[in-house]
Amino acid sequence: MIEKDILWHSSAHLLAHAVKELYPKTKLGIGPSIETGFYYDFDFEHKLTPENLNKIEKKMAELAAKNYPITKETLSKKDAVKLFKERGEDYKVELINELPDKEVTVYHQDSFVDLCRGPHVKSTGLMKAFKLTSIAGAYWRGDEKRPMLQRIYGVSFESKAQLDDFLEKLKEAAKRDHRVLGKELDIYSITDEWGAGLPLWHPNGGLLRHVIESYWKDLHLEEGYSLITTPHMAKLDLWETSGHWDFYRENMYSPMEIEGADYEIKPMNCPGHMLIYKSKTRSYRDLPIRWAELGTVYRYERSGVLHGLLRVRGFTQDDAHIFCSTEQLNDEILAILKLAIRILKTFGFNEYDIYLSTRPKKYVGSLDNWERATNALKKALEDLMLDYQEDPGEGVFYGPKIDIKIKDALGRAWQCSTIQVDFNLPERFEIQYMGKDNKEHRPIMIHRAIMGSLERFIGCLIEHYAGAFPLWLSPVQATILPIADRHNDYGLEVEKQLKEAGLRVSSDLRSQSVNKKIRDGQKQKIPYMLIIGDEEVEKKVLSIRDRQGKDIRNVKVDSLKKGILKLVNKKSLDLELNASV
RNA sequence: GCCGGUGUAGCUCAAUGGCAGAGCAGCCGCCUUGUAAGCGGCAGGUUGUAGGUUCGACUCCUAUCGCCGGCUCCA
Repeated sequence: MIEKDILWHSSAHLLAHAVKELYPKTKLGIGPSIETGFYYDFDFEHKLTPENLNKIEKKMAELAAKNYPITKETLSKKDAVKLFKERGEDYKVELINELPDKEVTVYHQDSFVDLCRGPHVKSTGLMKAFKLTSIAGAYWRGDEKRPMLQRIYGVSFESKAQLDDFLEKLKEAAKRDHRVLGKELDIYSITDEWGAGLPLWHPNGGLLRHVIESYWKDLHLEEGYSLITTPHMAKLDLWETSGHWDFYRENMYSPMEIEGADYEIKPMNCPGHMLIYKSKTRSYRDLPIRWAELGTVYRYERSGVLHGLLRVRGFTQDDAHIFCSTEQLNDEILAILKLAIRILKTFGFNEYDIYLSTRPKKYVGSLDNWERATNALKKALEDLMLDYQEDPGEGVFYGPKIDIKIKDALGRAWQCSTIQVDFNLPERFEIQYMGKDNKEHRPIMIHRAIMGSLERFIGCLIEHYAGAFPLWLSPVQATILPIADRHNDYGLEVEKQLKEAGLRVSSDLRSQSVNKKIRDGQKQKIPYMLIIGDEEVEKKVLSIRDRQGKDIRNVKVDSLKKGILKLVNKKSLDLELNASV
């Protein structure tokens, strides 16, 4: 079997080959393999249309069928520049000139030639099944200021069956899309009437948030945090002090004037926390201070980047700031990371990517502090034996950070958790504490969010579970389905009993067939459907069908109640009721 | 913001320059049902918005807004 990325990379060449055959004036950009296929960037004379894709696909098939051998050639940089200049490939020339080596390699197939490190499949005939999936604009070398090229995405496989399988999986993944499920499950909506990127939370979404927020608050109180609240807007002066007005303005909304003073809607919660810190003299005995806030912030996001709940303009961060001494830094970071992993695990996220971002070129704070903080982050990751990737120079100017990213249904990664050491704000706000030595010291500040934002986190949750939330999170945990109208009274009685136990229960009293009611309950992904007919009324029991299709008969209301409560209380991720039920 | 696509009923989609339609959901009625759709009826629309072309526009053109896929940027 051919390695996927080699096959895909060769397919990108085949795509470029076909494009050059059909549109000889096209200039080539780059064409790598990616996680889910390949792409190639082109500078076309004309706009591409989806119909062009069919034509290109056909040409690719034709070229593949000819089974041209793919051959490698090593050229001096000079010769390579000459070769691509003659062919009018300005972008390739630019790339060659920037390569550090004296020699470069090119690959040939028929008349087509491309600058490339390789490796490639031996001949074009090895690419048997491919599909060009989409067209998109992409800036040359990812730079907004440079020309926009037209990018063609595709996938390819060694057989038609594999391709079909892949396309089928894509279709399945699309069904998990939180924007589709968010509507179907009546969780949230985003409407132009209110504004782009500003979600409205419907009752089911409101309930989800309530459960998550309660869990989060209780857990933070247990873990030594205090809960604080800061308002949605603050004077512009404050954002000047914090530096946001200088460094973050392009993400902030325009100020509004109130009685002669300018106010800003907050894009961050930190300045408020700084002011609370400054509200009185702090002692070393107070440290570490851990303040948490479910703080709603508003950031200007360019219209093209908005994406359901995963990228919005107003969102609630599960924010917290820790003020500590240098000596406490290691322990605090370790505790935060532990808490983050614990919370993610509770929600069923066991797979994520962790990044450690280190000092960038532009930075504030002393090298000493940077090193200490970076080591503290690293040590915490190692203590917990977490796999991570280092992103050198990718830290924020004010400190190093750990980011945790969760993937959506289509494999796109979204940053949720972030742990950032901040050397900047303590300076700017001149915060301090009195040390044991009776001298003033500047605390270290850690900024952290674990779910990141409730919006994004819930979006990820919806996709992770394809809408079938764990019992403890399900907006409706059980629904009562009487078979005929004469069973309604008993149904309502059961509903009342379960509700009294604190469970979220509904009843479907419509004069509908039980099949219909089950179908609807199933579509709403309600964990348990409680079916009541003559037998159940008579014996004062229930028949339980869980959403996985499992059927248990003759269950007493009381034991069901206990069984569900037990699962809810331990935030179980599965629906298996205890055997005694 | 940029490139491309797209916008018809709450949802999914028809109608290609000539009377805006279907299924589901909703409402009303009948049926009284045993583990994924019982039957019938009713109602539902300034075709995203604003202009324009035309005897006539859902359909063609312009602008604008939203949405979708990318790019850049980010929790």
